[in-house]
Amino acid sequence: MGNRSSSRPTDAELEILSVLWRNGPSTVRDVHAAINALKPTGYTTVLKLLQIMIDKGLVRRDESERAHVYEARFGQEQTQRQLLDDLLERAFEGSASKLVMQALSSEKATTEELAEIKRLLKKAERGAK
Amino acid sequence: MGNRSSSRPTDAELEILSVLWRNGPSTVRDVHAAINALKPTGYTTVLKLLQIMIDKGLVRRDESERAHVYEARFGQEQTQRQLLDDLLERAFEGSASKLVMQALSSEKATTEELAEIKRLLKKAERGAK
DNA sequence: TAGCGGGTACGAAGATATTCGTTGACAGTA
DNA sequence: TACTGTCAACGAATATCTTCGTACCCGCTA
Repeated sequence: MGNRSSSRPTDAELEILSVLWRNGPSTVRDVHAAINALKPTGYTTVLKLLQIMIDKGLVRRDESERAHVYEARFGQEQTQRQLLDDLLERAFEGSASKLVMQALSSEKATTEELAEIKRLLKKAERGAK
Repeated sequence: MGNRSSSRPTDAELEILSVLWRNGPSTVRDVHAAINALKPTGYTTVLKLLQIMIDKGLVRRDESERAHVYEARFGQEQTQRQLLDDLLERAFEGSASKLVMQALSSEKATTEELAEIKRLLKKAERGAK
């Protein structure tokens, strides 16, 4: 029985997790269809990845049917937070404010998003006080 | 002459870049001392990494002295933004607000940081308007 | 029964990242 | 000159990630 280290998911693994989060529990066929639409990929490639992810504990599967059904083991938000904390540690010296600064100054933040963030910030302030 | 792809820096590379950002242009010996303090690492490991980073264009070096002096080619903020945009794309479906949300709700944001973020947010708002 | 469609498991090749030993160059000094 | 310390270059071993071919299994049907 496998039990590898619990580092962050790799790029390919994250793509698969995204599919599982978006579509819910899926067969290999389903996942492959979604992945393949973005980037031509062999069926067995996706299968192998999912098997490895079982080994790492990133996904669960239901084997009661012939076509196994895979499901993400950790929620999207939990994983996002893990990746964020990891990046924070590796590249931002643990400073969340520096990270947020960069995120805000990147072109990616729209005006609507800024408004949403403002709202969240007030909420966070009340919590942290 | 080397010229590899321009993907994001690897973990080991990022550690070295951090040292270069923190301490400025450094010899291999300097970088090794800093890295080794955190994690026992051979001198030639660091040297090899730096040579690879030259090849990838991540660092420059001055060879005029016997002990070459290495320097990060891109600034810390620029690299942080690149990593952030990359993570945004890979794990947050490009939504900066979701990312910031997670960053704020993580335990990593201290009260002081929240205040700083608030300040920045106002600044960003004025800019985005 | 033979063949087909659709499924899993497994091994292995190729790419990339990480680590370090060994070699050889050079400068200073005994 | 011979030895020592410091340095860069290189090759190679190892680990991990990614990709896929091949083998095999099971149920259906001609």
